[in-house]
Amino acid sequence: MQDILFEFISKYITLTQDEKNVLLTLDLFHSEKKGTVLLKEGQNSKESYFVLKGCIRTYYIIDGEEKTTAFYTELNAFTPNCVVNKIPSDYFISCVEDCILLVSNADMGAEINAKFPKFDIMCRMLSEELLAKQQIDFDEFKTSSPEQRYLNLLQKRPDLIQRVPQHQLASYLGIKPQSLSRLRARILEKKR
Amino acid sequence: MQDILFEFISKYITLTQDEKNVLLTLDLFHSEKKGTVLLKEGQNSKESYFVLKGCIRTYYIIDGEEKTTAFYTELNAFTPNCVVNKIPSDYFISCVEDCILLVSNADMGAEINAKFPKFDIMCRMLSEELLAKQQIDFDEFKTSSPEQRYLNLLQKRPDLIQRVPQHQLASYLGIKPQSLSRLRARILEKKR
DNA sequence: AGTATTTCTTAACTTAAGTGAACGAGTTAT
DNA sequence: ATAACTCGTTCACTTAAGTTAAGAAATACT
Repeated sequence: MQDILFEFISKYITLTQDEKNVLLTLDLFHSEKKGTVLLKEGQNSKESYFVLKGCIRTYYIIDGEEKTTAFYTELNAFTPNCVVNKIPSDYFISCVEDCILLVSNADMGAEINAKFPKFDIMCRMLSEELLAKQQIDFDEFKTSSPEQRYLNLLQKRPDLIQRVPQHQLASYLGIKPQSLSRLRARILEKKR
Repeated sequence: MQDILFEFISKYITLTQDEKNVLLTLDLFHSEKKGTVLLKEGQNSKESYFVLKGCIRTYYIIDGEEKTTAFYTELNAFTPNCVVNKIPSDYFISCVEDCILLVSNADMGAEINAKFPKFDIMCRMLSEELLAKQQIDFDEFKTSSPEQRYLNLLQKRPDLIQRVPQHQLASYLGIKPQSLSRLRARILEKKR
């Protein structure tokens, strides 16, 4: 697991063995069971997540209905909005599968960043990269129909369609579960 | 204009007079006419923008149709995807109105950041903030209908509805201009 | 001023998503 | 083992968005 983390980090910065050791003393690795809720609406969390194994999702509960807006899988990093802006969370985070997560606290993060400016640099690179990536995702979402979005997802993250329940996928695509069912049937019909 | 810039920066970092002077020697301020295209699809730009006055938009041309995905107005900062990832741009950027922009080159930016670590810190704060903000925008888009999106926009950026052509607003909301017209008529009908 | 062009709206029709309900398959709980 | 739940699918019906076309209103052009 540690190797996976260090390999990921090495894409951004080069760590000495000392620096790696410091990281490992921090006890960042957490195992979580499928269904575990990591963050609830209204909470003021300071935790950021990095998925080493498994899948977590963010979702709102609007009029009693779950609306899933994001999935984070292997090597995805995610800092909830409430951590950045120091406000209560609008959404929930839970584990879609059994997970191994790297969980870092904002206070601790600040400490590390102060000690190792390298980390600060990596964080900046990461958030710039994520911002650009998310802009593209948002653009694609805006410029395409639910059917196109589904086909696009099939291309880009085919694993999601296997490992995630349909009704969660549906709201991720901005539609109702019944519409996703119908849409899938329509696509199969066309292929024949 | 400079005051506006320095006031914005002061929300993140504190600049000395010397540092302000260095900034001013860089000739960052540009005036652009309405309709000017700042970036074309396929180009490899290195320019980031900060809107001091006016409004710029990003748009794709898909099957000969413009699809507007974002508007940047006063005090909005924007670094195109192609700058971050060093790839040709997928989209266009043009001025919706006459604009006064702060245009900074990536190479130049790197130089400044190296000389003044403060800037680096500000850039990181900005991109983290923007990432969090955009995540919320994306979530709202996914979890709401075109009509709700329009009403939401009316609340959050009422100026846009005045200053931007309807057909550009429509694709920004993920629908066709005709649907936006109809939707507006529907809302008026309900109010009566 | 007058013409051309773009922009916005309206309408009729088509297509797809939302809604409410029902059903079967699979899972969990007791 | 049975009951209770969840999940995915299907159906009939409603509602809203896409499409095509036409015309009015505003803007730009010369």
